[in-house]
Amino acid sequence: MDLREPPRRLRALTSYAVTLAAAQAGELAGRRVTRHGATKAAFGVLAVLDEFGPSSQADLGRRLGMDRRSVSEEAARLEREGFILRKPDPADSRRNRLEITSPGRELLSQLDESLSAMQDELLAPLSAHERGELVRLLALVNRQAPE
Amino acid sequence: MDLREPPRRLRALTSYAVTLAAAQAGELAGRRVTRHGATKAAFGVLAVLDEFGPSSQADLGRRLGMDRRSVSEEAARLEREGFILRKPDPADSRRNRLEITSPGRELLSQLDESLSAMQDELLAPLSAHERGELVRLLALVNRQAPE
DNA sequence: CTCATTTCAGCAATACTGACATCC
DNA sequence: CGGATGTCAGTAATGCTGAAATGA
Repeated sequence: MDLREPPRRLRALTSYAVTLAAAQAGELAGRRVTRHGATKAAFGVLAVLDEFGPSSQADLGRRLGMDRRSVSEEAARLEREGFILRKPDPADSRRNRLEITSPGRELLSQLDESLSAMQDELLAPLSAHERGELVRLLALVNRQAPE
Repeated sequence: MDLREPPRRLRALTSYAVTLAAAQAGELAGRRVTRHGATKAAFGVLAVLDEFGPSSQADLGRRLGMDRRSVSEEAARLEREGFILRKPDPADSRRNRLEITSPGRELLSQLDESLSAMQDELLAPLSAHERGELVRLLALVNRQAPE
């Protein structure tokens, strides 16, 4: 009897399988970004700034579903390390205007590669068609109102 | 421009979609078990004791991937509320022998119903065939050695 | 005045670690 | 002795809340 074997009731829940997969993905992604001295949040921040241009911290938080406190910390760290600029917005001096720097773009492209390799690792057991199916089915599930 | 829209790079990651789905499932499941005054861990503990019979806390933790500390807390709570018995194992007095009670079985069957309804809610956008496919694909992903 | 943005201190829930006593 | 079990105190990382300062 394998003590690693969870009870049938748990295995019968799709939500349990999703949770396991998410834990695995989080683990893999965490290990990857750590390798670059970054965090998962840093990837999100840099991705937003690269795609949408300069942004306030509040907007950034809304876009990523992050708490203002977490955005503040992550932005401070990224600024300290030179990956973003953080200056008061001339148009609204309450705001910090975050802007990605060219070292930031460099880091982002490294993270792109690393996370894309992580994806391949995670989805290795799936064929190309199956990967597409998984994405499609998850999108349907996530379409649900989250509240 | 919708500020809720996450960056392309994030949406391009299947692992991101999995994480969102897991968060949603966790939220729904949490709300359900709370309705019965229980926890997700309690469901796991009761399910193991019902399926495999009496167990030590250590074995239980190994089977559910739970920390000793968490098992200890959860077991204490379940005992206090009368859903399990916790006595020293006569064969090995280091161990606590956990055993589900009949109120525990009653609670478990209520949780079964409630979590099954949660599943239907979570998977509502999917056809029966698609649900099967999702389960199959997630199983493939989870087959990966988690470490 | 009202509302938004940012920062700070502090809180709460979580999960683990180390130490310890106990026992096989 | 080595190794396993359960309990406790303490720790660390996480994510949030309320208050305050600044400014639109």
